[in-house]
Amino acid sequence: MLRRTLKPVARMLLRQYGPQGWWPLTSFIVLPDNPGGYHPEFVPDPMDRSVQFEVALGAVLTQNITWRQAWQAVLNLQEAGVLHEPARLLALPDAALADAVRPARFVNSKSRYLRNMAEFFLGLPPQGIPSRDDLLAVTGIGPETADSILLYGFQSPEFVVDAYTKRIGMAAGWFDERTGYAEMKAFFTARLPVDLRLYNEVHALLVAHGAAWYSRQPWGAGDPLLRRLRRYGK
DNA sequence: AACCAGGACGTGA
DNA sequence: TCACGTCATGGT
Repeated sequence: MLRRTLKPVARMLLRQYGPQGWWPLTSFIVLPDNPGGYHPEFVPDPMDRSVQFEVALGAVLTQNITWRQAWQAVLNLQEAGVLHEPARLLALPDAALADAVRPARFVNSKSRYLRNMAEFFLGLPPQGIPSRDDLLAVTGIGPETADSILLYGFQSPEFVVDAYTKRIGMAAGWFDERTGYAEMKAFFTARLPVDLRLYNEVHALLVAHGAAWYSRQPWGAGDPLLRRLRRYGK
């Protein structure tokens, strides 16, 4: 039978980990043990281009890497004065961009992706909000990155699925190895009301839970919430 | 000292 | 479509 909502799961995770305050932004106080800052109550202006661009760059930088490393690269870009201005990023010499990106691994690929992102933002009409397909057409933006940019940058309710979410879902019996991105996204959107703050928080909480119990194999071993997660399948 | 991060691309079947 | 190799840093 279909359980219509995953809200109890959201509440359970929220009780465990507290509000996560994503997306980390340079415009908020950065605490030493809290890379990227923390703003659980704050929702950025959906039309703020500098927030959109910063989130978009961070979303690429964090691909297959810890946020700690991505954040160092974000700070490097800020130091270079290119974090909020696509045109300035494009004007930055290759070597300087590479040095900024280096902590985020895959230097050459990601440097190119960041330039692609800058060109994309320069091509946006004033006040324009890109579609998901527009974003996916940019080399360097895949499904998760596109949804992250839309959700956290443009405040548009797109649920984000990541590797931890898949591992948790597999352990809970929701998914198997072959379950694709779209199918996992549909699993959540079918069980949650379309709500920006909820999408935002649930994804961030799943990452927190994933990092705690699903980073090293065997995935999910000792997960104290697993028995309750299993109740919310099919 | 292996192991593994908040993935995506290019290629070949 | 799908599986698989590649990309090439830094913390634990």
